[in-house]
Amino acid sequence: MPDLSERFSSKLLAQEIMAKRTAMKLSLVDVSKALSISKPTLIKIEKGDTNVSFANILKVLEFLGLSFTIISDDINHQSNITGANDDPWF
Amino acid sequence: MPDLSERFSSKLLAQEIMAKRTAMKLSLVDVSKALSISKPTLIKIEKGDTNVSFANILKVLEFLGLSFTIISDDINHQSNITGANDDPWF
DNA sequence: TCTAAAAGTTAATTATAGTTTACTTATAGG
DNA sequence: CCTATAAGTAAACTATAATTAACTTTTAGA
Repeated sequence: MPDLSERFSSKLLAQEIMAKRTAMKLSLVDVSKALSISKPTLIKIEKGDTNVSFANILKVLEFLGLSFTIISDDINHQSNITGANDDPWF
Repeated sequence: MPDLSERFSSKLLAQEIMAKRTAMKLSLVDVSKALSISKPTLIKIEKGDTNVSFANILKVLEFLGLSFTIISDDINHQSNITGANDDPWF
């Protein structure tokens, strides 16, 4: 896992995704098959290329057990997001 | 602003975006012009349609002063993300 | 080393996101 | 009410994301 105590960009999101995948001992092809997303697309995602569909980002996050939270400038409420779109909880 | 103390989905991300935009007294066309993103695409985003590019989501978040944070299941580090890709801090 | 598996690249094609234009509801002031 | 502005929709077209298949390069064990 990369050190993410510092603030960051989509490049670090990519690093986080890759770090989680490798920590889970999964190959790109494993994820590719599980999510029906091609290997070139996964590589784009793990390189931090933002010209990918949000849907695919969410699928990957969900699969790896990652989620995220919106932060507003007026910093009072945070919102957790996962890739699970039809989950009644989310 | 919607109540986001509860956990949520991309639909709520959409709500958050729309809430922030209207709070800033901006019309869809205002944002559309500022970001060079078409009105239909903005509407897709504000309806929670995830079949949009991640790049466009990031542009909108950045413009509205929103950012987000990755959360791992093993919940120790969080990472802030904004749309600003070339900002050395992010 | 050798070699097998994983990572990464490339090019051609297909699928789909995004735009433009025009039109149709809503919403709020006057 | 009437009207102006914003929101939302639709269709045809363009731009680009995604796939497939084949290939090259790394990496880690035996």
